[in-house]
Amino acid sequence: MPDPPPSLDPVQLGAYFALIEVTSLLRHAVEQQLREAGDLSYVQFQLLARLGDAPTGSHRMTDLADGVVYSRSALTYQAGLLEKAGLVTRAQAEDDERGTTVTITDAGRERLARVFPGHIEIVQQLLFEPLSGADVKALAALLEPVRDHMRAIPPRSAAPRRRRHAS
Amino acid sequence: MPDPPPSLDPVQLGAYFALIEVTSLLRHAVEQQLREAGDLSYVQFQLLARLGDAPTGSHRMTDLADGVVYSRSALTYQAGLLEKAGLVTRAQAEDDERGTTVTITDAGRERLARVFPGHIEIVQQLLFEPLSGADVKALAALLEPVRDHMRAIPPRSAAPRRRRHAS
DNA sequence: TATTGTTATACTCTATAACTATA
DNA sequence: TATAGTTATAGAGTATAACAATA
Repeated sequence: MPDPPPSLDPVQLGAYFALIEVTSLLRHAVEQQLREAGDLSYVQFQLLARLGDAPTGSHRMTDLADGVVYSRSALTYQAGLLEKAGLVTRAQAEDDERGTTVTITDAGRERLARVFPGHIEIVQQLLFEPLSGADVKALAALLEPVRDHMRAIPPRSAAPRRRRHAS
Repeated sequence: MPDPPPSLDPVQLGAYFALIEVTSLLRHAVEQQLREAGDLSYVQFQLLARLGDAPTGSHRMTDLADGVVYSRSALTYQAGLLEKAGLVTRAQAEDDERGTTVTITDAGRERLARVFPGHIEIVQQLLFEPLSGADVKALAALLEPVRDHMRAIPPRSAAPRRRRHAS
């Protein structure tokens, strides 16, 4: 067998294209709402939401970076913006002197609260309106395993031929 | 009823988050592959693919812009890059003196062909590997109506609190 | 030595508004 | 007037590599 089949069947193509377009349109609408309602980019919202979800309201930089897929420097940049806006604080981690702990502030939670209703409204209208309860369940059941698979398979270097540190 | 319910149930949240993360990871992997294999951004690939699909290999600028959601100027920028790289040509439309027709070149088709196998391989491995044939069918059946709904509902101005049809 | 995080830098991409030309 | 497309501009965001400090 010559490795993986070099094509997608029509059904796969349909699913793939629909997935791409649905997410693209949804993302676009959400970004607009977040910007208008709370002057937040999507990434900033994700960071705030992640902090807001945490029991302590805090995360290490590395944890945040892992969750958002970005480079460290991109996270530093965004954390800097959020800090300047008073939505988070940064402090040295207690257990590891190298680390930085990011914590959401009251203003951050407030901002999150201000933005959330509109966010949910859009997701509800755009994504879920045409789906029945059973549909939503089915969608989650389909996508959650895919997500787990994606998280597991490529540690972060889904590169076909990359190899680091050849020392 | 106070308009739309201000929350998502746990199943909806699961579906929403999985959708976002799956697409984000997939997109990231695909972008990397396109860049490495053919020095193309995702947008550029989309444009080329759209032109390659067209019977004539051509599209009007406006048609391309509509499909890629972007602003006109962003499209002009990308078309300029593709033209500079010799992957497309731009010429005045025949029927409408205002219009510009973009056409994919042989080099453009070649580039597309060079990039496609790796693209498909990634989608196959990341998205479809954990899904059965029936799953894929179900996924398409769920997402395609959502896509149609999204295309139809908000003409492009999903304003946060505007209520349309107040007539 | 490896890891955490920051900084400097360069680059890509996008949107807005002003502008030209045609319908 | 409205539409098609371009241009100028300005801003947001990202990645890379070099760096400092701690493990």
